[in-house]
Amino acid sequence: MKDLDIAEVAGRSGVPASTLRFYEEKGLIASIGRRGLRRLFDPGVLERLTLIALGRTAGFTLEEIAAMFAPDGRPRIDRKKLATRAEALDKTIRDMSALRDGLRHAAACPAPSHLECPSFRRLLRAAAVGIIRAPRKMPTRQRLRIHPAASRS
Amino acid sequence: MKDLDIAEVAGRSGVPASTLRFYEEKGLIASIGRRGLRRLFDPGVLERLTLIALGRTAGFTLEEIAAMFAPDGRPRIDRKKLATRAEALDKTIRDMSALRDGLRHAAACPAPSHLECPSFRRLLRAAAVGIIRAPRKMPTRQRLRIHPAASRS
DNA sequence: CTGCCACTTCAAGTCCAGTTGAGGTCAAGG
DNA sequence: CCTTGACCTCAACTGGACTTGAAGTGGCAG
Repeated sequence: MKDLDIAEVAGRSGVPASTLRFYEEKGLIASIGRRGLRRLFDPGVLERLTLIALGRTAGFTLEEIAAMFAPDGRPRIDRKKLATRAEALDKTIRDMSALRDGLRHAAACPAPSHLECPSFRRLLRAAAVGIIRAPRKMPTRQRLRIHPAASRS
Repeated sequence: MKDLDIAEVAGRSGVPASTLRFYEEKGLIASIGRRGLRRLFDPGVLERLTLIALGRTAGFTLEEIAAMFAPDGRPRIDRKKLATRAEALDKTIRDMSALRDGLRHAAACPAPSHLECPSFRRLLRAAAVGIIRAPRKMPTRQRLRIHPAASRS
């Protein structure tokens, strides 16, 4: 397969060129050469980017992800770390599921104020143990832009 | 119920005093007076903090959360926004579930390199459609400290 | 009455993951 | 040959959510 220049990688992966340069700087990906100034990448970089995206979704920092690639570039993954993260993910999933149900209920609930709705109060009580007590530093930055273009007001 | 000073609120909620001041500055909570310099809070602030934590877990920004409280301080919640967020949450949950399963498999898989494991490759392919193509701006910053250092009860 | 010390303010700093801007280069098309 | 424009570098900036540090204050135990 032919090498890809940065624009092609950006196009195929959806990852902006600025981010690709940033990732290279951080050692997350490597360009295989240049054509003029232009970086050239091995097509395998696309798989690598997928792995990076996966790692980010799992909650690893870029630094941790970088550490998961052996110097030869192949994923060298710490199984214990993976299992630990799977557990954390599982807890987050459970919290989020409860929350999703709570949101759905709140969206449909006819009580004048949510604070007067028993289901909502149940959610609050559950949250008080599960969430309040824990979060310190866990933003869960869900910037999942539902409408990527909408926000211009 | 007696009013709580900032240290009591911090103690009961697990939210650091600095964060409480920060939240007050942002209009997310309000102190009800002072004893000397010390802020005093209505005990209801604890419920409010739970609501805030909930909102953060759901992926709302502090600003969005602030907007969900009516000037009178009671939650005035936009049902459409809630439903939308529930959908987003649901998608995140689905993504994370697939990922959790993938992680569990990877942690147990005996293949020499994960890239050679068919299940892992399946996960990669799924991610390539679901994640790579989408993410732009959706970090999901799971700084879920697994061991929150167990603050006092 | 005095001193302690947990609180106060305000500004600045931190962290993560990028993005943006100014100024520069160079392969290719006309 | 010359222009074009997509790429290059490097530094600085962004945003969100806090945290930290210096300097000040005041309620309360002794």
